[in-house]
Formats: sequence, structure tokens, C-alpha cells
Amino acid sequence: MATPPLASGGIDEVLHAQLRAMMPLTETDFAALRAVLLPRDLRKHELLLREGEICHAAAYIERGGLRYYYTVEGEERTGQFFFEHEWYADYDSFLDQKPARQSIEALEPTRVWLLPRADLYRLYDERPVFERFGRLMAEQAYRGSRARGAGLLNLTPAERYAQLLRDRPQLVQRVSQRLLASYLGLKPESLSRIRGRAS
Amino acid sequence: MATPPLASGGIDEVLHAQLRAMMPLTETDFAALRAVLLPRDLRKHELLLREGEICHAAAYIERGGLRYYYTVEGEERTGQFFFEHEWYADYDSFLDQKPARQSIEALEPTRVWLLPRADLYRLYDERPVFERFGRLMAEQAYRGSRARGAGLLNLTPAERYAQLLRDRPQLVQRVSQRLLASYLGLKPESLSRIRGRAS
DNA sequence: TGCGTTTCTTAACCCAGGTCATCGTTTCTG
DNA sequence: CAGAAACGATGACCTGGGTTAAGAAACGCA
Repeated sequence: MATPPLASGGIDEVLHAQLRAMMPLTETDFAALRAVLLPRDLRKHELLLREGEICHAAAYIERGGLRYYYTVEGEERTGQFFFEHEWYADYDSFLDQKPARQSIEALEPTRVWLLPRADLYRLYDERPVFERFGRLMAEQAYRGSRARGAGLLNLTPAERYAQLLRDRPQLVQRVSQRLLASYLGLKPESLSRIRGRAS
Repeated sequence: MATPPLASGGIDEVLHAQLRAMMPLTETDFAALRAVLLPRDLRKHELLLREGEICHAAAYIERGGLRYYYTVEGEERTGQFFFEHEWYADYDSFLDQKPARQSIEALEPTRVWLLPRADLYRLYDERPVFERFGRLMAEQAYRGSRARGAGLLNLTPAERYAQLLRDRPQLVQRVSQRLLASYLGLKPESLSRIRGRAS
């Protein structure tokens, strides 16, 4: 199955460059990955994964954005946002194949390429270079979780918002304040007040 | 080097049973691990690792307890507590061999067995069964980080204290309220008030 | 295009945790 | 054993986010 049309259309260059920066990757390695990627288009607000389902695939975002969220006492809490050229999977569910505790939603019209878990594990066996890919994904998940926890414990809401403005200004532009507030652990009214105070 | 006296004195049975529950372990596998463990006794408040140093070993706690903490604006924040029969390492520093951002302190007179990183990595190569040990340690670190972050974001201080009382009552007995407060993200006065309200 | 919903802002009030200070009690330490 | 230091409880006051409510602006869908 040489160069199927599946993974064509623009992701090749960026994804290829990203992977080569992570690990030594031959053309045939990359072709083997491309051959198992499945495209999926999501409308705004469409779910890629629903709480309770099992996460069977990791997703590479070609364009658009995702967020994952869960519900506490009837109220949505946003855990993280992801945008084009990033990978995302519900790692807890993906690793252990247990029901997800959170849902993944498209923030806007979004195209992702799905990497099925079964194919990834086969790549681990057939092409050891992908072992490093898996390890780096795991380490990334750990570091992300740590950074998020540290921010929540050590910073005030106003400081968290200031940090977000500094570190991810494009994010603040791109998503609604309601979602930003739920990401920062605040009510929308409080975020509005903090924004007012800051200026 | 058959059955050196290093790892004698009581840790054998418990540690052996724990490891056998995690993975298929032969007697010689276990002997290979015992052979590289180094004992270390800590006085109360003595540091096993100081912020800025590099973490070269994981520690198995035979008796006593540890906490790790870091300093924000001159004020200590306790990240986690660990007690006898648990493993601990500053995973961020241990994995990447970069300076630790936190210190590890003995809560009370404590004896640990150090597993040097170099020996662990040699065990990975020589005895593949220890690969699983390493992976489970990493997954444990990830889950711990996730659980901690979720509690901090989703629960009020009073709820966090109630959860701690329910899930780790022995911890509340064993460490001072000053340390409990710094673990819960509170001032000691506030914890004292929460305790007052709860009764 | 127009109506209805959602989003964002503002205001008033409430309340829990932070701050500062005091005071017994316990625990180190010489 | 005695003085000092740390600890824990409590009170007064302050601050900032939660709650509720209302109105204006933006958006979505027919």
C-alpha cells in the first residue's frame, strides 16, 4: 500500500518535520505511519470522544482546535485546549483502555488524523523508532499535568490569567471567555472583573 | 556477590512481596536488585535531596516518612508525603538529570534504601522484567500528578481537608497542621478554622 | 433579515480564606 | 531543668471570588 491518498493534503510537510525533529525517521517509517492515519472532520461543538467511551485513537490536529472537559456538579470544567499541529488523546483512557472521564469537543470546524491505538502498538513492534514517539508522548502528558497542577496551586486566579495572556495570547483571542473562565477555575463574571481590573 | 548483608533486616519480605505482585520476578532478579540497594538513615528534618541538586537515585522507604516541598515567595509548599513501603524520587530530576526544583525532607527518623539510577538503567538492560517496574513507576507518577491537580481545581479547601481525613486518616495524625496546611494550599490559621467548623 | 439565545459586562451583597495580632501549650535544645 | 522557639487556637478586619440579577451586544438559525 504505497502512498495512499489518505494522508495527503498538507499535513505531510509539517508532521514529517515535527517527527524528524523528535527522532531519526526514514521515509518508509513515515510512510508506514501515514498509511494508518484516518481523517476525520468535526463540526463546531462536535465530540471526538464522549465521557464513558474508551479512547481508541490518538488525534493529530491538522486544523482547528479541541478542548477536553468534564462535569462537576452540573458545571463544565475545561482541562486543556489543543490546536493545529498538536497531538491529543485522553491518555488515561488510551493507555489503560478504560472509560474516559472527560469528553473531547471541537472548538471550531476541525480536521484531525486519527492514529488507532492498535496500529500504534503494531508500529512499536515493527519499527522501534516509534517507541521513542510513545515515550515522548507519555513524558509530555506527565509534564503537562505537572505544569497545570503547579499553576492551579501556586497562582491566584488573576495571576493565572496574566500568565495565560503572556504565554498563550493567541488562545485568549481564540476561545470564548466562558471557556477561558472554566479553564482558569473561575466563574465568567469573575474573569470579567479580573479583566476589568487589569486595564 | 551472593546475598550481601546490605539489604538485610526486614525489607526483604515486604519489598519482595510488593515486587512479585507487580511483575514476574525470580529469586535471582530480586537478588540483583538487593545487591545495588544502598541504606541511608535520615534524622528528622534532614534532606535527602536539596533544591538545585540532581536526583541520582530512587528511594524505597523502610520506615519513617518523607515530604517534598518547594518555596514560593519565601513560603514552603508541600507537594506530597510518602511513608514506609513506598518508593519516591523527584521524577522530573531523576528522568532528565536536571536540577531539582524541590527538596525532599525526612518527616521523622527515617531509613531508606537508595536505588541508584545507573544501576536501575543497567537492570533495564540486563533483566527486562525491570522495564515493567520502570514503566509502572512512570505511570504512578502521572496518575499521582493528575489526581492532585484534579483535587486542587475541583474541591474547596474544606472539601480537600475532608477528603484527606477520609482517604488518609493516618496522615492527618502523623504530620503537623502546619505541614497539612501547606499541602492543602492553605495558611495554618485557615486550616485551624476549618477544623473548628467541622466539629 | 429578524427573532431568540448566548455571551459579556456591571453592580450589590455574601462569605471563606488571608492577614495581623494575641495567648496558652507543646516541643526543642542547651 | 529552664528558657526559647515552634505550634495551634482564636478574634478582628480585609480582600477577592461566588451568587444573583439585569441589561447590552454578539451570534445563530430559520
